[in-house]
Amino acid sequence: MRCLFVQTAVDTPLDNYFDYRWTGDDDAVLPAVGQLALVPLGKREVIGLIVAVSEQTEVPPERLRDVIALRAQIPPLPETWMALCRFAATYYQRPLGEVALPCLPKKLREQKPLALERALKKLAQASSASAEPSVATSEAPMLNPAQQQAVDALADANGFTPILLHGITGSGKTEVYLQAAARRLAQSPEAQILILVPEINLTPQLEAGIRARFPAVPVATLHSQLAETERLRHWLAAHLGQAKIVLGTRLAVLASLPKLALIVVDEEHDPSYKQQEGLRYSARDLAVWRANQLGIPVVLGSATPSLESWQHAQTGRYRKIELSERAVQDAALPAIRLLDSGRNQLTDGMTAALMAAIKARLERGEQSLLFLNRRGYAPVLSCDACGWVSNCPRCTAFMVLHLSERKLRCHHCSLEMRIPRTCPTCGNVDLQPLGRGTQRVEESLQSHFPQARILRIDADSTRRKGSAQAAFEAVHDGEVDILIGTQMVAKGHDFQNLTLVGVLNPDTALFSHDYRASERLFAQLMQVAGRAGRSAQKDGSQSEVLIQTRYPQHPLFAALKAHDYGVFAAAVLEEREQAGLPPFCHQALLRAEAKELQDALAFLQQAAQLVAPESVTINDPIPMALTRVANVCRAQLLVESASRPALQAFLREWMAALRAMKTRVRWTLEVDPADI
DNA sequence: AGCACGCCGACT
DNA sequence: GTCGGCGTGCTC
Repeated sequence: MRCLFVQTAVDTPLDNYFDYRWTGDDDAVLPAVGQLALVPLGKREVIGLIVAVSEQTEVPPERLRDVIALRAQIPPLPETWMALCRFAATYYQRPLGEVALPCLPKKLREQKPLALERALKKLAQASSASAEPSVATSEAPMLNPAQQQAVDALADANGFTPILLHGITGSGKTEVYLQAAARRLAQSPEAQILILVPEINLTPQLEAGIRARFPAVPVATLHSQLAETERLRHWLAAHLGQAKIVLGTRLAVLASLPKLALIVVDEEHDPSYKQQEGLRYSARDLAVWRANQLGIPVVLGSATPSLESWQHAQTGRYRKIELSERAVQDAALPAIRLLDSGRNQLTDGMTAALMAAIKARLERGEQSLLFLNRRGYAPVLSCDACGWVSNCPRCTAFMVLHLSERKLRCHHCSLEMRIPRTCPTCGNVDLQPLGRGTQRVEESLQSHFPQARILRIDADSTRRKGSAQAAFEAVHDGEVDILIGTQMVAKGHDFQNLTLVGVLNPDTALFSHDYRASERLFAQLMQVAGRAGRSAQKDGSQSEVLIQTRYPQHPLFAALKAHDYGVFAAAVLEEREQAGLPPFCHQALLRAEAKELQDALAFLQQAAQLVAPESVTINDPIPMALTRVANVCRAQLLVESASRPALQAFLREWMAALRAMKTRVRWTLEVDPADI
């Protein structure tokens, strides 16, 4: 009998490994690095990831416990995947176990390997049933020179090749992805391609396109809405190398892909690549790291790249390829017009010009899309007589009026209450909704255009599973004349008969305290503008985008009108450089939560004194913009540095000191925060 | 994080 | 007299 010791990472916030004894008498089953093992941890039994196997241990024998079982049914996680997790753990300052184990499907981490064995059986059947995968590219359309250049660069790449593919909606980025994937698969039948998309449910077209183009290639999808059994099966297909194309959302970047040969990040600027809870990673950044580690090409596609990626392209770190024409025949860019909502009279929040444009579309049997990034009926209910407003009792925010449900609802803590009939402070019976959300616009449109078929798409109208899909289909099928929606409508879908896009009120994002708000607004407007005019109209008329704003002279709109992302990016990058903001500096944010704001601030004050900064600036603690949510007060402390290594070195020391500090304040550290 | 143990308030 | 609140302590 042999006695070995395994060192495992388990999913706890503890920053240490746990050692166990292995006393198997069967030499056919031996623990190995990368294998999963069921181990006892306190009163629980959990899955650990073996990070080392050795014949000795530092742990005193009386504390050691035995491994319960090895998950020898599947091959060990590859070393490249372990390295990815180690990098993410170090970079985002979390223990390895907290990074690595949540990447695995829940059903793989159960005490009984029943689900695992079932899934493996099913995969074995599927792979023996399917014929040798062949790569069909027969129906692939011709590429224009820029597309061809991108495909060649990706397919012939030898080593790490990051490519920023800059192309407007309809410029044929998807075709580049598909043909590059086809070439890579043709070169090496073993190869795996990872394709990341922001939200799989809102972009079913890419998945359909992939399956149609590669009917014989095994495709696996990975996203958060997958049922657990299915997720296990898809994850295993990727881990076993059976799935050649893996299409997924941000979490897919952390999948085990032993034969990874190409990574695609579609809409690379999209904020949903940033995980906003748990390990706050950027899937785009990890994708680039992974490509670098493996020495493979990665393509970042966008019409409005993130300023980080754009800057890398400027300095030559990334190769930039421009797709400057719409690949669709005869397609024209929509004309963008600004409507001054300060000077023009508004009726129900709309200018006469916008109303007339909608009316013209209705008469021609064409579709219109109105974009308003605010759901509900009105953002506030107020009393003219005494100045009462519908504040949320638990948050520093207004309760939003949802007239159709006869409710006031807080969008931050989900508190709901009945709409008061009279003012709670003065008894006034005439309470007024202030401002407008999508529900109110829907109501106004219905009264102005009673014969029109109007559909609202926002988080409220699509609560039920599959209802978003159904709504988009109704628009495609021509069952809708006017579509009104929040940012949900900006993504992915191109509507052939849509010739008007109206943007109702983008102004709040122009002067936000968050310096990234204008970058996001530009991307959003460019994206929503892309919904119009993808194909030329029968009568030769051009599609148009009408933007209502009080600040038509704002430089953002000039760049938008010219469809010129480069001009916008250059201006913003210069501002950022002057102000020493990202991408010219690197940031981390320490957030604290407490019942009393003072406690959170005091904790941060103390935290700021813990470690002497070197080439790092520690700012003053400040309350967050939304100070109180669900009766918890939040404050934050920003640290920045021009040097990433200096920031990383500081953070490592700081984390150790913070962990040693005993406090009742809840805190989290976020590296490269997305919103400030 | 879980999950225990441990000592003070409103209920069968 | 018990059920249960969350404070603090530990997990190879």
